Amino acid sequence: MRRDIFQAIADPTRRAIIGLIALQAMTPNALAEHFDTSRQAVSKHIKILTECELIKQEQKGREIYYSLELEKMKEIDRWLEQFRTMWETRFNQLDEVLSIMKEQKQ
Amino acid sequence: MRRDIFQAIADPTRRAIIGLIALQAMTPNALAEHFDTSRQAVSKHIKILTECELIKQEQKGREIYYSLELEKMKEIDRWLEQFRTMWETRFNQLDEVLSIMKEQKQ
DNA sequence: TATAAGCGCAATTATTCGGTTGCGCAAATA
DNA sequence: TATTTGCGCAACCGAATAATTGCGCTTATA
Repeated sequence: MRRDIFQAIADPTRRAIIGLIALQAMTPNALAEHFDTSRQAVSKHIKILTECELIKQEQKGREIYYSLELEKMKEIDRWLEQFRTMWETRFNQLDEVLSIMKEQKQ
Repeated sequence: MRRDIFQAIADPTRRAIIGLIALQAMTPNALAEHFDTSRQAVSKHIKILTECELIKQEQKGREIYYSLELEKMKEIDRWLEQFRTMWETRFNQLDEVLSIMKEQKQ
């Protein structure tokens, strides 16, 4: 079973969950109310997010509050870094200039 | 058929393809040599990447050179921005401090 | 104490995914 | 011109995915 952060954020519901618990810790039931789906479905998403360490939990009585492990989100940022370097150093625009120059030659 | 950029980068082979064609335009055959998979499998990935506009192509005779649509990668960056703001403003560390303070109270 | 609420886990199901195989077509090459 | 090469497309298959349903357990509440 592949379980990495990229697979975790592939699902739109999970991205929404991430967005919600980034702001405040929430219980599965509270989360489920935000979506047109069951608590069990939300719990399954939480399980996946937990398995790739994107989530931390705090038990309060019979309730479990889930919140985002922000540090883990940096993994996406680190992967993106190589491409950010490219668009920031305007490699893209350079490429376009080269294309135009090439066309003018022909 | 869901087809967004987050679903596109969920697959490790596709992320590798993205990394390769970010540096230089490549044909499906050239790409397939980098992986332990067939050209057809690579072509399927390319199709998916094309469908979410992550890739542009240039036909040269019977060969097709694929390269990255760098601009589209920014979409991931934009989604990540909300979380980057959080870890850059050290909300995370603040949260830890609060936890420690709470523990000390008890 | 009986009931309700919050939760995780397991079984089930329809759908999607990643891959292979087998075409057919157009461009390059012998 | 005959053959090879590069490619996309469609059919097929096993595995993974997302969701539902039905538990059982623990903690609140009446």
